Amino acid sequence: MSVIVRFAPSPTGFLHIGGARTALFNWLFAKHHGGKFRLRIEDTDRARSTQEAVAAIIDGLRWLELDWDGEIVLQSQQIARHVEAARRLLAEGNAYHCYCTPAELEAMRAKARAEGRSVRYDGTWRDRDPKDAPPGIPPVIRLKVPQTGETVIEDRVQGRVTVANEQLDDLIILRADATPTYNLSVVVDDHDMAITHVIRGDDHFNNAFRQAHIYRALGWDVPEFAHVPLIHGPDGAKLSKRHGALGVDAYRDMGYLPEALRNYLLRLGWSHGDDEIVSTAQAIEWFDLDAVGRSPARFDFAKLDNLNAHYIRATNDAMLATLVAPLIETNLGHKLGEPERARLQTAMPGLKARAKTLVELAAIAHFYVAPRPIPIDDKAKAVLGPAKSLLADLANSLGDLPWNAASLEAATRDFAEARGLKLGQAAQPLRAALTGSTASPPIFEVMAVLGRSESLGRLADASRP
RNA sequence: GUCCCCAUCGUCUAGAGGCCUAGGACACCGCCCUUUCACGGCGGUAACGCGGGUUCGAAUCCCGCUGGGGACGCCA
Repeated sequence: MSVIVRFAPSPTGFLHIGGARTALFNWLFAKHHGGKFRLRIEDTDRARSTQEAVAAIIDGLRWLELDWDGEIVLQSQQIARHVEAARRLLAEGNAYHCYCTPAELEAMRAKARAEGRSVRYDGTWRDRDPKDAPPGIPPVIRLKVPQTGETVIEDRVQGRVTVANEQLDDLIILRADATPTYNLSVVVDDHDMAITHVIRGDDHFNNAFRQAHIYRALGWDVPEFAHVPLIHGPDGAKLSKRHGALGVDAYRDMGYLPEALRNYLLRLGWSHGDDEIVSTAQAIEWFDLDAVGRSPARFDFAKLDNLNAHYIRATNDAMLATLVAPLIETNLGHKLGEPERARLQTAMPGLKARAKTLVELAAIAHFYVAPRPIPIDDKAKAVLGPAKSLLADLANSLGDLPWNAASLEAATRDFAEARGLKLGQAAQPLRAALTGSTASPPIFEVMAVLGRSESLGRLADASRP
């Protein structure tokens, strides 16, 4: 039997980080087993589903490079199938009409809660004669769930979990307006799509028991379940917008690379010995459900940063320049010319070890392509203040040199030595003048990248009294 | 409240009875490298929640407690 899995988000918001990990695990599982990874949009809640959210989810998956197989299934278009299943369940005696009103149900719940019992439907209409049906109330259809015995789920992540059937109630499968509910739709769609493994967030675990009964009532095989622990915020509470429950687009905007986010998400709840940096190819080779942990993990930006820095260093210079150029252009307020773009790429080797995100990379690369006179920060101004004449002299002695890092450094060392200065005492003013900062890539490398005329121009700007 | 799940350094985790005076990674702190800042290298601080069992032996198995999480919708 070949593996078919699916990612089934509801389009009520962006693709958040938890959903992204669920998608990643499904994708990896499919790739590992040579199976299919399908995408299904659970848009049956017409009031909350939006087209923008669908677009955001698709966008997020594309950015993460998690490609799906086949057409996207829109759950809303399968409703006829769901209703048909509900009718069949009703006809076969596995479901029944319930005429309780929402208000009555609410009272039922309140009472149960007050008495310390578990909150569930009491089966009022389960065996009641349909002739008792009150007039004018459109009924819902409820599934007849066994009231005794127990239900067992052999979960691929959580293990064997047993629940007493008396804890389960007769769930609604078709609403009073004749639309199907989530649990029914999921079962019918997963069956129709021949899904073999349902890999999803642990918040769905309770649904697995209900869904198992729907499968059985319909006479269908129950797929394998794998409920992945949720991701928590740094404080251990459920991930909220305040923490990291941002859309993946927000991570892109913060300057994270998709491969870094994938690697981070992969290690959140899954491990392969001591391996930390795991390429996608290795992940496909190694990933399986039995190595997924059972406890929730906290989201940690520091580790994501570290991974992102690693992947930035591993990305080639041309690609980095391409990724960073638009960010710099935004900061600058104008497009970069061809010489600036080329300079940016040439500068990359010295830049990429110094940034954790693309946003940081853009910030530290800014001086390379900023038009003269470049902005000078306060610390750099403090360095330049007393060094203007020194800089002018230094610029003079460098002017006719072959313009490469080695000769510039040698000449600057000679210059410093002749004046009884340490190299740093000459190099820091140079840095301040050329980069506008007190921290930068090696200054002679900077000069080489900048070129003779740009460098001398900046030195002239800075040494002007 | 009821049901279900979880529990190793601050965080992510390795660990599937002796290999554990508990390993790795991030973060943090030193030192080295060095013209600055990074990168890199070396070293350090830091954990088996508590209490009972089982066993010659428990981080690993069992029970209880505590703590955390999830679910209890005519939402998905």
